[in-house]
Amino acid sequence: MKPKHFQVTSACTAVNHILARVGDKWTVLVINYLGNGSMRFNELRRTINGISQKMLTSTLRGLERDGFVTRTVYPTIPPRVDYALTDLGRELLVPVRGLADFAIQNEQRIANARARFDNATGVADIAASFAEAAE
Amino acid sequence: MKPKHFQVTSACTAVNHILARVGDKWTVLVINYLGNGSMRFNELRRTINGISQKMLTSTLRGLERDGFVTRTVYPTIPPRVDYALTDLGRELLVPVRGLADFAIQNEQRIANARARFDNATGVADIAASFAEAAE
DNA sequence: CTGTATCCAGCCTGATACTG
DNA sequence: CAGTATCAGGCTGGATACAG
Repeated sequence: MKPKHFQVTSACTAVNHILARVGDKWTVLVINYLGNGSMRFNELRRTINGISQKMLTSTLRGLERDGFVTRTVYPTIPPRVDYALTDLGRELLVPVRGLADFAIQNEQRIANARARFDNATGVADIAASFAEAAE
Repeated sequence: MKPKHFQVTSACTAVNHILARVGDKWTVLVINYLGNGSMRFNELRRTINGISQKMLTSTLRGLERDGFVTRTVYPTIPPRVDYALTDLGRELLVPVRGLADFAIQNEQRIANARARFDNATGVADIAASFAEAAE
């Protein structure tokens, strides 16, 4: 579990790109909800709660561009557009959920670490008169 | 392959936070290199190639705050600071590498999808905006 | 309903300069 | 060596208005 780091070549670009995509504010939520089946635009909009039209549109565009979701337009009136995960999208769901599981399982440890850190740093002046050594 | 989406509660916050941390420009690189053993500040700086002092500092601070890395100062002259992964940090490495593997393995599929998409949409528009931006 | 077009505030990032 | 401070540019994300 030690010798090789990743190749610092095109692999890095690929990894970086995925990370950037997955790390943006809404992508994972969209992928996740779409994981339960196809959805219409406004359906997603309502479900995700808090996302703006613009962000939903651009998130979906990006996902579509990279081949993670499909966009199906029904030329009815009013128009109807369905979004669904591709196979690639469903595959992406796996490692993403791995990360999500990690986040959920370690939520407390991270919160603790953060509290400890914040406590140890800036508050030093105020907390000076109290024993902070615990731990 | 469909059962539950994640709870839309604090779990979302936790997931979002990890994703944001992992999705930023440098975190994963730092975590990854540190996965091979502890490193000094400038050692990381040289290795990561392209990162600015400021970004390395703030990335490390964030990682330290969340309990993913430790920071050890040796009060020598000149000063020496070692950074190393904590257990939590090493655990994070696992799902992150899962995502990285996905990225590497599907690099081509994504590139293809993107080419297809760009081709099918407005290449003219894109070309136009390039012409504009070019000067 | 499903988008596109604008405008704008805020954050992220990098370059540069300075400190202990 | 290992940072901190400051400043400017770009990009992100949100609100709003308009269109097919």
